[in-house]
Amino acid sequence: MTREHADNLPEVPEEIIQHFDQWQAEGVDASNCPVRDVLDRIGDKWSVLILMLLAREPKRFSALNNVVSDISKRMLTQTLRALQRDGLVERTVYPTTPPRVDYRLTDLGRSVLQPLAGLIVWADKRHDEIRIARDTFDKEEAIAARLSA
Amino acid sequence: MTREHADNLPEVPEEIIQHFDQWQAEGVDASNCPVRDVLDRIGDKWSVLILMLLAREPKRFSALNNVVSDISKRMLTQTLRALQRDGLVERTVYPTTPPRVDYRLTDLGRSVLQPLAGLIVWADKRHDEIRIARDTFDKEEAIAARLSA
DNA sequence: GAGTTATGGTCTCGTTTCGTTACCAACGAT
DNA sequence: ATCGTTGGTAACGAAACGAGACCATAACTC
Repeated sequence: MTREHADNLPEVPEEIIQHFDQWQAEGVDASNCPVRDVLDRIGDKWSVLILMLLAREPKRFSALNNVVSDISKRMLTQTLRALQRDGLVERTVYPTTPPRVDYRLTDLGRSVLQPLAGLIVWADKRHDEIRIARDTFDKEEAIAARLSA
Repeated sequence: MTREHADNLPEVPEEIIQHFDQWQAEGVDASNCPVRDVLDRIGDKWSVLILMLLAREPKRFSALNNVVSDISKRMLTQTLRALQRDGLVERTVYPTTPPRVDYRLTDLGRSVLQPLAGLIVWADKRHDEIRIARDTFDKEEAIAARLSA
C-alpha cells in the first residue's frame, strides 16, 4: 500500500479523502464540478483577502483600498463586482457628494468565513516551514544550475 | 450596531473575527503577512485542485494531466514545481524509458487538506446559491444596460 | 532497420489578464 | 474660481496564461 507508515503522519481523515474521491470520480472539469467553479472564483488573487477584511463590519471602497495598500482601484473594483455577482457581498451607495459606497458581507458571504478561517490558521502555523522549504529548494536549484554549467 | 439581527445569521465565531482583526492590524502587505504569502501561492488557479487530487495516493504526471483535462502541460508543470518548492509535494523520478515521474504529498502537504476540505464542503453546499445570485446579477445588469441605452 | 508509441517535459507564440497612470463628475470649503 | 474628496472608468504597456509543436529515449511492430 502507499501508506504503510500512516501512523506517524498528520492525520487526513478518511472521510475527507472519500469526499475527494467521490468528487473526483464525477470529473473535475470546470463545467460540471462545483468545487472548480467556486475555486475559480474566490481562488483569485484578492477575493479571499477582501472577504476576510469585511468579516467584522462593512467597509467603504476607500477603506479597503487603504488597508490593502498594494491593490489598484481597478482590481479592487473588479474583485468587489465579482463577489457581488456571486452574492457574497452587498454594495450600498449613499448618494451624497462625494459619493459614499460601502460593501458588506451577505449571509452567504459570512458563511464562507469559517472554512476560510481554517486556512488562515494553517497558514499562520505552517508559514515558517514553507519558507524554509522554499529556501532549500532555491538553494538546491542554484547548485544544480552551477553543476550543469 | 451592524449586526442587530445576528441571531438569524450564519454564525461567524467571534474567535475567528478576532483572528482576522489581529491579523489585519499588523498590515496585510504581501511582504509581512503570512496569510497573503500563502494565499498568493496556493490561491492560484490549479494548486488546490492538484493537492486534492493527490490526497489518496501519489499520481503520475500524465495521470494528473488526464484527470484535469483542461490543464495544459505547461501549467501542470508550473503548478507542480511551485508546490514542490513550497514543500507541499514531492517529486520522484524513476529513470526508466519512457520516464516515470510521480508526485506525492509531503507531511506539510497532507496537513493542508483538512482546511481545504472545509472549503470543498462549503462549495458543494452553497454552489446553487451562488449560481442563482450570478444569474440574478446578470439579469439585472442586462436590464440596467437596456435602460441606459 | 524503419516506423510507431509512450512519457515528461520545454519552447514559441498569440491571447487574456493585470497593474499603473491619467482622467472624470459633483459638490462643499477656501 | 479653485481645490480637495470619492468612487470609479479608459487606455496602455507588462506579465501571466493556454494551445500546440517539438524533443530524447527506448521498447515494440512489421
